[in-house]
Formats: sequence, structure tokens, C-alpha cells
Amino acid sequence: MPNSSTDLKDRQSSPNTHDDDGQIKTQYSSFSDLCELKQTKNAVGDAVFGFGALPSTESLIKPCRIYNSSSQDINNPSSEEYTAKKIPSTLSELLLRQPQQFWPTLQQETIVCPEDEMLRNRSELFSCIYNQQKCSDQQILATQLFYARLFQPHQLPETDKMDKMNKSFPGFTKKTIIRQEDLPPTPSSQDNNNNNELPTGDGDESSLRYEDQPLFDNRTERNLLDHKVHIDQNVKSFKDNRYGESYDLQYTCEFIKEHKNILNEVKTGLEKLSLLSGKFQNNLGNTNGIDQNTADSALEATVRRQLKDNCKAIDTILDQVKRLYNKWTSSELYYLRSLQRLGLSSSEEASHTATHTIMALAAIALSEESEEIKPIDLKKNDSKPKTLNEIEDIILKLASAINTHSFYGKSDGEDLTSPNCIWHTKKKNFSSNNNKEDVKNCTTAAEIILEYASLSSSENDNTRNSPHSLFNNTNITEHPAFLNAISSPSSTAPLNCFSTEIISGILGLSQNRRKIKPTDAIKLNNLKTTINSDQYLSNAKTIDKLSAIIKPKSSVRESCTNNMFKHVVGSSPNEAEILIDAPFDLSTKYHGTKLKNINLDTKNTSSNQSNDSSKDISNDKKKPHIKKPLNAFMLYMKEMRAKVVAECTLKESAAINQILGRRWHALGREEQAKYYELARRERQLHMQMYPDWSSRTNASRGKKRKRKQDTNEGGNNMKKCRARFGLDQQNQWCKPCSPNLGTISTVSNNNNGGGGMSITTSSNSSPGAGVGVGVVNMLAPIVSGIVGGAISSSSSSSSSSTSSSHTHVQLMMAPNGSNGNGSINGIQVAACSQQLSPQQQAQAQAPPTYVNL
DNA sequence: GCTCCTTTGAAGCGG
DNA sequence: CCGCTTCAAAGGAGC
Repeated sequence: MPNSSTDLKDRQSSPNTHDDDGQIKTQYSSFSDLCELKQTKNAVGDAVFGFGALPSTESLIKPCRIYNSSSQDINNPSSEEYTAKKIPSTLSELLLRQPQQFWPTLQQETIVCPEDEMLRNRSELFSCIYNQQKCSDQQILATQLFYARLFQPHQLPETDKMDKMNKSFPGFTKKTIIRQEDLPPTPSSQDNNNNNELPTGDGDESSLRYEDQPLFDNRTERNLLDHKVHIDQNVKSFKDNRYGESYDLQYTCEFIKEHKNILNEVKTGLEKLSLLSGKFQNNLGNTNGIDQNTADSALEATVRRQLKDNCKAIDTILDQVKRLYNKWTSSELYYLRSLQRLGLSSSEEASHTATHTIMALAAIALSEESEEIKPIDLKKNDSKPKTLNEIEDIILKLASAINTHSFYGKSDGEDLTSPNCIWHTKKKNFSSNNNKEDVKNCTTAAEIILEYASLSSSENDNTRNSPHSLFNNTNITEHPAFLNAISSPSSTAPLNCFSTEIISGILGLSQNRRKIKPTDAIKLNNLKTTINSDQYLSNAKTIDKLSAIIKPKSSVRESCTNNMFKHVVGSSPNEAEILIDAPFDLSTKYHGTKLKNINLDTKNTSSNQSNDSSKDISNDKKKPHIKKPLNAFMLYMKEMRAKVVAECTLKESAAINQILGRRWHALGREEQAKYYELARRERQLHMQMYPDWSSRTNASRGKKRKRKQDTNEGGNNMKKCRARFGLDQQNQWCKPCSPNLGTISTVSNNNNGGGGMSITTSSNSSPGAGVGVGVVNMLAPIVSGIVGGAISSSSSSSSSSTSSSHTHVQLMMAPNGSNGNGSINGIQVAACSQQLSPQQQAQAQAPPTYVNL
């Protein structure tokens, strides 16, 4: 196996080796190492990955071949070596075949140094993913960045980590991703919202020069700079973290997102470039007839030929970029879904670094396995494409293995003697950190309860008397949820969900978070989770006993155990219906803030332990709130918000959302379709998890019932434009909002009525306090009616408002054609309603003027 | 600490 | 079926 004995630490000192083909084979564990390798000549690649050329489509799309071998026998199917070292056709095949080969568990008693093994295994997987691909040096660098980022933190002690990151990331941001001197000369200094000064082209002599014409305009550069800022912010967030642990997961998620963002930017840039090239070609063709000069014609012919070639090259690259984007999208999806299935959160507070790392790696590696994205030409040659669940199962299996390993492993400096207490594994901060507060926090009532439960559970199984046998590979504790729970520091883990997972893991209830159905599509069978009825009963008794003990104690225990035990007990076939309300916050799929909130809520209650009287009341109130699945736009917003925030100075979400709304409409159909598909999956998953849930469930709880009565007029008008444009863009406020500025917007009396132009209005028919959420999408006739004076509140809730709605209309071009909803014929109208004074109403009825077109 | 703002889309409800 | 309302996310701002 290639590099099987290579340690990442070694690689830091000798960063690169080459295989027979001269390809970079090893990994770079610091970004500065990567920077040294930078010899880019390809501006496109630089724009994509900061320092490398685009990977070829084939190299990144095709399934990874494992274990190149020079042996002749390896190619002979009849040979023993072939059998032993048979090259799996795909990475997933390899992963499925023998996970222990990569992530050995303690069952393999030959393990002497789990840390070394882990590092080796990681590097092996890495090799599996990329070594066999025909990548040039530059091509592989980009992905190496990702892996270096993933690998590095685990190898370094806490203090070294910080130093290393401090050293590596600035180098990374300056030299690799952005490296301003590497940016192509800028024709003109373009200001941007981040006030980044672009280089004027006269960089230092050591800077690398592009041989080719820069393919990207200033905007791309600006985006790259924004990207740099974003990275810097991430670094800052890393530094802010007390323990230097959380950045890992954060980066795992954000790195994928960053890849996607950059690819998206590149795609946009390429599309523009393609367009410009086409125009140039056309212009060239037009002038051809005018200029009869032979020499010029010959030159034009040459130029035209080259332009044609360039266009072809651009299209090819564009195709590659799109495929890469899909790949990363799939990776992200697999990763997040796998996290979700383990009950883990992508929040920064989660710190199952090893688990997340391997899951991210596996997700990336398997991103080609999906039938949906696998190119046709590859489908016929390779093994059967994996379904989403199959891919996730592979990831979970790997996570299971790595968790078993890391639990005992020395990756964090703990010794090999197994911990007696699963909550204080010496991992992370509890024993090594002197922060007493942490120790105090980790010893919550819930943890004690769970520990007791786990011990009780283990007592029921004689095979789990010894620490090692406790985590026998075939017993229930192999369940990744359980393992993850174990490997996570309980002071930072989200208590409710996390605890539920643990209890379920103890009980061997692999799918505790939702009602178990025979038709359940999610399969965890290959996790070898075993449940027997005796075990269940004994554990159920334990839980009952615990509940009895705990209940009178405190509200925190009430709140902590309420959910946990409800689900555990509810997992009984007889009581499965209790699971209907099993709490699972879908928001954990994409970021853990909600999970964190849950956790915080729980902890808050813990500070109020004396409040026994409110126990019953809180018990009733503790009904879980299952949120709606995100729709396509919401998914888009989540993904793009950070980018928009980085690009502009606007702070308020309302304004950001407006921009996002416009961008959403400006999005191509294909792009939108991607989010629609994602949203569809979300809904399906949500339906699977909560078959009995409906949005009415939430509504009936009366959590946030909106007031329907409208308000005293004017009260919130100021707020509207302020929300839209922000305080620093008051010149864009409408007249009612800003009497001094009075840039009254367009009052458009277009009577298209849905004919040639579609008008999307965001109008609160009764602006003011009450109808905050009552944003109504009105169609063109309504707007026309409003503007034309036939003013009637389109919303049923605005009866008391005596003043008319003024529609603030903005026309903007939508690059895509008609989509039948938001924009037709490329024109889109965004409108916001405002309360108008009588004068303004008169103005509103004046002949239309069009602005902002 | 709660609510509003703002966006789009999905779902539920009433007519 | 149509139209309206609510709620998903986000975070600054106002109360």
C-alpha cells in the first residue's frame, strides 16, 4: 500500500515525494508547505483553488482506484496476490470491504500505537482518494489544502496547534488563496465593499507571473479577496475558541462550502468570459467585411481561430467546474446527512474531530458514487452506483470504526487504559485542562444519569465487563451514535440530543430519534447493531428506575431526562407512539445553533434547580418543536448569506435577504433546480423522521401567532426602509421613510398584468407592527391596482388601515428568461409597500416613471 | 428577551 | 381550487 508507513508528521519535514509519474503523492500538513509548491501558470486554476490548475474532469470524477501495484500478479485474477490485493473498483467498494483495514479497532490487539495507526490510515484513505488519479501537481494541490486542513489539527498538541495555525493560515491566505502579488495586474483599482486594495500589477520580483491572459475580471478577484476575508474571519473564530478544538469541525463544513462558493464564482466568471468571447467573435466577424486588408484578415483569422479554441477551452473548463461543484455538493450532502444520522451537529461546539474528519473524507471520496451525478460513461464501467443511504452507511461505518478507535486511541494523549467513566475520558479538556469550570460543567446531572445508565446497561452484559470487551465490535456500543457520544466532551455536546443518542446507543436502539418503521429507508444493518429483547427489557427497567430516582430531584433532571427517557421507553414496540414527538431538530443538519440553544436551555434550567414547583409546568411546555423543512430558497439563503455579507457592508438581515431574493431570481434554472431538489430531499427526510408531523403541529402550539390587526400607520415605515437598505444607505430610502432625501422610487403603472412582465412584490398590505410575517407575494395585477389607485389591501388583514399602500417598485434585470413566477422576459420588479401620505398617493397615481431598470 | 424586518416556498386552512 | 396566513433562517435593531 502506498505510503502505508508514512506519518504525517514526517511529511511535514519532507513535504513532497513523487511517484513514478512524478505526481505529488504525499500530503502537506501545513499551508505554507503547500505554498512552496505553488508554481501555477494557470489563472483559472488559481482562481478556483487559489493556487492550482483545475483538476481534469476525469481525474476527479472517475472513481478512485486503490493500490497501484507494480506487481505482475496483481493483475492476474487467478493469483493469490490478486485475491489478497484485488483492486476494488471503487472507493466505496474498498471501504465496504474491510473498514478495519483503514480504521482498525481495538479488537485488533496488534495495535501498539493507535495514533500512528490512525495517521497511517488517514493517509491511506487520502492516497486512495487521490493518488491514483492522473492529477498534475497543481491539480492536486487544491484538494491537498483541504486534507491538510483536515489532518493537521489532530497531530499537534494544543499549543502547537495554535502556533501552527497562526503560522499556517496567514501564509495560506497570503500566499495561496489570495497571494495578492499573484493576482493578475488590475487595469484599474476597483473599490469594493471591503475596501480591499488590489495590487496594481507591480508586485515584487519573486511573485509568480502568469503566462496566459488572466481569465478573471476584477470581480473575481474581489470575490477571492472576500474569500480571503472570510477565511481570516474563520481563523479568528478559531483563535477565539478556548480550546482550539472547535475550528476543526467548523472548517470541515466551511471548507466544503468554500469550495462550492469559489467554484460557483468561477462558474459565473467563466460564463461571463464565454459570453464576452462570443461577443468578441461576433464583432470580429462584423468588422471582417469592412476591413479588406489582407494582413489584417490573416490576423483576424488567427485571432478568430484562437478565440474559437479559447471558447472551447472555456466550455470544457466550465463543464469541469460544474462537475466539481456537483461533487462538492454531494460531499456536503453526504457529510451533513451522515452527521445528522449520528445525531451530531455541525456546530462549532461539537468536537468529534476524528469522527467528522473521517466522515468528511469519506463523503468527499464517495461523492462520485451517487447515481445522480455519476456521468453516464462511468456508470457503465463501474460498479452499481450507490444510493444515498448506501453511501451514508459507508460513511457511518467508517465513523463507527474510527470512533471505536479514537475512544481508546491516544490521539489526544490519553493512555490506552480504557476510561472507567465514559464521560471523563481524559479526552479533550476535562483532565488535562485546568479549567475547573469545565470540569464542573461536564458533571451535570444528566451526565451522571447517563453514566449510571451506561454502567447499568453494561452490567447486563457479561461480555462487557472488561473495558475492552465493553466495546466489543459486535455489541451495541458499536453504534456510531453511542461512539460519537462517548468521544464527545459532554460539556460541549448538545445535551438533549446527545444524551438521547447515548441512551439509545446503550440500549442498542439505533434509530431512537424517530419512530422506527419497517419501511424505514435508512438502514443501519451493516453497523451490526444488535438488539435483543432481554437487553431491551433490562435497560428499560434501568431507565424506569432512573426516572424514578431522578424525577424528584431537580428541574434540570426533569428536563434532561424527560426527553431522553421518553424516547428510550418510547422505543418499546408498545410505546412507540411516544416517539412521535421525538425531538430532533433538523436545523442540526446544517448548523448547530439550534442544538446549541437546546443545550443552553437545558443548562439554564440547571441553574435553576431549586425551582421544583415549575417542574410540571415545564414538563408540559417541553414538547419538542419540530421545525419545518427548509425550502429551496431557505437552503439557498443559508448557503449564500455569508457570501453576501462578506461582499457588502449591509448588516441587517432584512437587507441581506432582499439581496438574496434578487439573486435567487437571477439564478439560473439549473442552479435553482439544485436547491429545489435539495429541498425535496429535505422534505422527504423530514417526512420519514416525523411521519405524523405537520406544520399545523407547530402552529397549534401557538408559539408565535402573529397579530393580525394592523398598526398605527407610520410607526414602522422608517424601519422598513432602514431594514431594506440600512442606515448607511439612506439615500435609497423611499420618501416616506426619508423625507429629507426623498428619492421616491419608481411608481410604476405598468399594466402588463402578467403579460410580458411579471411583478414580484413584497408588500405588507398593512405595514406596521402586526403583519410582520405577512409578506404577501402579489402578482402584477395587484401592483397595478395599487399603483393605479385602485388601492385595496390585498391582504385580508388590513381592513383598518385607512391609508393606501404605496408600492416601491424596482425594476431589475434577471439574466434568466421567464420563469413564470418571479421574472418574465428578464425583467423583475421588486416592490415594497409603504404607507403614503395623501400627497404621495397622488404622486403614486401620476404617470409612471421607471427607474432602476 | 421578545418582536420586527425581509426574502421565497411549502403547507394548511377557509371559502 | 384559490387566496391568505404561517413558518422555516438570519441577525441587527428597537422596545
